[in-house]
Amino acid sequence: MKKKNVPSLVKDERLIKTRREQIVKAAVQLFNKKGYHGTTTREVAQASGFSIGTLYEYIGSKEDILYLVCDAVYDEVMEKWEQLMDENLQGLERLHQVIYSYFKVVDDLQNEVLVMYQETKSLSNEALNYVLQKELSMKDMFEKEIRTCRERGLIEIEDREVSLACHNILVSGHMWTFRRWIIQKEYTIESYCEWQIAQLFRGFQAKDGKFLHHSGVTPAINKDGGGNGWN
Amino acid sequence: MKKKNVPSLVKDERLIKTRREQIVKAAVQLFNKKGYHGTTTREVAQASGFSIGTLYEYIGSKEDILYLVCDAVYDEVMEKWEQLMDENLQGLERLHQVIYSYFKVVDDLQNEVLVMYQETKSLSNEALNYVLQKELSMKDMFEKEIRTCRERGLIEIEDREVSLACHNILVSGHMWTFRRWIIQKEYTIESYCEWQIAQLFRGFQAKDGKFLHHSGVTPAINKDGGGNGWN
Amino acid sequence: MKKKNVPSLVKDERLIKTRREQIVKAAVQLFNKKGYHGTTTREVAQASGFSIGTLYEYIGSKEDILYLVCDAVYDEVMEKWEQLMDENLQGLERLHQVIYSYFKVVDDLQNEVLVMYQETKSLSNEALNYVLQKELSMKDMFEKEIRTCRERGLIEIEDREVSLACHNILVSGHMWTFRRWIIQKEYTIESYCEWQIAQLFRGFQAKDGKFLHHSGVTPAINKDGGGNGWN
Amino acid sequence: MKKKNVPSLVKDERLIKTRREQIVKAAVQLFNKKGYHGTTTREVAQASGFSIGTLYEYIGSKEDILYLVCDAVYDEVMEKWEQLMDENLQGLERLHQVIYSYFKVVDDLQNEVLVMYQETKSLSNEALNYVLQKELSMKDMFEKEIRTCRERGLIEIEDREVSLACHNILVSGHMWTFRRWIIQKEYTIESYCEWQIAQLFRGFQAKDGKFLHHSGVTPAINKDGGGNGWN
DNA sequence: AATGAATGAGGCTTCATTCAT
DNA sequence: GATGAATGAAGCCTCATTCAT
Repeated sequence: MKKKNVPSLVKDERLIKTRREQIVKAAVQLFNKKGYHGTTTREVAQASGFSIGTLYEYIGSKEDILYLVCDAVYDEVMEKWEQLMDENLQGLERLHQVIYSYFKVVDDLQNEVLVMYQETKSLSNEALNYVLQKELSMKDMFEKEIRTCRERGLIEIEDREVSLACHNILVSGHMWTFRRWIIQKEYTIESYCEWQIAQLFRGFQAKDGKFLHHSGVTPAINKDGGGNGWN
Repeated sequence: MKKKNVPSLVKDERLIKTRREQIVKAAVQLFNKKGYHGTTTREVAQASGFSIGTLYEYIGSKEDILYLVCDAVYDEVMEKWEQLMDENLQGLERLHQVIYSYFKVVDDLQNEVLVMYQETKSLSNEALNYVLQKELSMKDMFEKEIRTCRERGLIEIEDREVSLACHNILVSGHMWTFRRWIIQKEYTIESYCEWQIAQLFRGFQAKDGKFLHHSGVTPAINKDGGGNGWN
Repeated sequence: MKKKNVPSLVKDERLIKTRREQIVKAAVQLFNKKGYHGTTTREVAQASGFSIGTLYEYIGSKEDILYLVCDAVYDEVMEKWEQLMDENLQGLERLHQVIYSYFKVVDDLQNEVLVMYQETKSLSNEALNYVLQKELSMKDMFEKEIRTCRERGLIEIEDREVSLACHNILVSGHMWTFRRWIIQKEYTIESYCEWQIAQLFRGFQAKDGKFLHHSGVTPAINKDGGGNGWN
Repeated sequence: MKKKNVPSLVKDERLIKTRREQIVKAAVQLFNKKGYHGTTTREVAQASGFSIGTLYEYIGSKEDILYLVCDAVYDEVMEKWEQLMDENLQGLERLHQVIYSYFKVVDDLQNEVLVMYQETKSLSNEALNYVLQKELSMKDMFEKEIRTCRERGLIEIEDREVSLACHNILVSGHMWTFRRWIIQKEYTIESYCEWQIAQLFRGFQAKDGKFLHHSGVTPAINKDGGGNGWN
């Protein structure tokens, strides 16, 4: 599934990059507030800081804006995610960190993720497939981690359960955005991470108790001591 | 949060009900295929079997159609759900059934649920709040069940975890529709129910092993394996 | 080559006919003055006496307007032409009348013919082919007449010359419109008919002198006696 | 009617000439394929081998391009025509050659002539008048030839017929391009010249039979049939 | 002289909604 | 109550032209 080609009348690749970043940034704001369909190309142009004519020098159609957003969001998620990863961790600690970091990135890029999440369906087939492919590649990352833990006996789930577990992790991240109208009233991002990861880990039958429950009992994801230090 | 008033120029309440059912049925099909924004009122009228003029005798605006759909879907979900419930069950068996039935209803009303799920955000404030309220009332149903089990010591989760657990159940149901592009390739509805409920129950630290794994398989964690017969 | 289908959202065929006549009439005026490309759909709608929305209830695209014009012009030409024909004439008198009537109709429908003539090339392939087909069918009408005269020995041109002769007749008619900027300063429609037909007939080597020169000498296209009676 | 001034920001007249030749050449190709209105200035610039900015260094507006094309085409037609003329010929032979050469030039510059012919109407008043003036000057050339023959008794048409005869010659040339969709299927340029000139000459009542029919054929009307060798 | 990014007026078309029949 | 023709605001996109580099 190759990246879709978004046509541009401008030759300077550097400029294309800059302008498209402006476009994506503006579009995320607007799509968040008014949705993709509720946002006009003129608004995107204006919010991007240039004219409608200029906007169309960098895209071929309105849908391209949505595609650029989705594409950029995935890349940004991946990039920030990698920054948060500590490659020295292993085992369940690593699994924990993978998930925790993912949640944190989602929280950081809430608006972006939400847009991508809610508007993806408005993409045409070609672009949609590409975006779904990216989604799957994220799932694969989790799957690799899960399988590693599973092979080492650190978690205990059936083989056929693995894929589902990965979906659950991903969706748990998305939930933080698409149910934010209620869930962010009930939890902070930190408490959400703790409880959600606890439920996930118990669901995986993780063999190390420190991730299975709330810090208040045996502090796992906890500010003070406890011997774990992710936050 | 009161039901939003959808204006109609027609007096006969019976007729209004019939026509609106037609509208909702047609709209679900269309919204599924083309999305709310991609569907025109003309199309809805035609698919409903009457003219555009008549359509507007039973609604006040296009948004009302979406509202009617969302409203109807919740009601239909509740109705079908109740039909599946066996009031004689208790404890974890009841909890299991509540979730399982919910998943089955979602599967049955896939298109409806998906539309409601994806297009809800296009509702205006008043209607949106009403719909979100309904969503919360569903969560409350789960919460009641969860708390009952918890009080009886059948599951062991922190008080502050309860709400999250309910969200997870709800979202697990929605997942079956909004990730169906991938998840329904990997699982049948029955296998999905089994594995998903197993992960949830383990996440709740349910005290009865028989729900924690796939019934047909040699229990990895489960000791007894007593026959349960939901599937 | 079938008539191209022009989509309409309106069901009443009678109304479609009326409205399209309005559209064609308005479009001819506008296209004459400003050309097809220089005319906006809004202008056509306004000149037709209804809104832009209504215009699009009767056509699918701007090009359809041009197509409707071309189609209607041919029909109108044929209709008026037939009205002018006296079926009792024979031989060269008939040939003369066919051409003369054709010129008169072209003069009568000058604007229409000119538009069709100048803007045809803007039609897309399907419509263009249809229109060219109609043009050919007009040529065929002349060809039939020419061949009849030729077989009877009334004119004397080579077989391979016949087709060219027909093109010349047709183009002589068109000329009256597309060179009107100069030719209508030099000739009245009547004098044009006389001289042009005279040159054509001599070109055909017609065997009857009375059509070969100007009426001022031996009145040819003349109301009264003189022995010829076409008008 | 003076040549319209086409503004240029460039001083070097030599360069202006070169660049404009490039522009005209590119524009003819494009206008032929897509029409004047269907061609963008960007396309003209690109096909000319330079940037849009540079294009506007040599013209003032898009219309100037069309004007340059029309102007150049006339000049090119005249130039090539003169090259084909044999100043030693006289009488009907000269008239024949004038027409024949004209037809051949039109055939040679088909695309150019067609563009000029079809798009002229898109010129604004000033430029249009200039172009029409050029058209008239071509007509005058024919008129001079016709009158010479007429005075010498070589052809026999009324005084008032002369102008029409010239129009017919001119239009016969244009026909070869604007009806090429059908006429070039039926005739080669050579056969077209022969038959068309034969019909014209008979129309003029030319006194020399050798031009009145196809040379290769047994004269139907012609008595002597002496070999003429233009083709 | 050459470049090409920026501009924005304006074109075509759609579609939710109204209202006379 | 039902119909469907009429409306026009508003959206997407193009492209001739300018101007800073």
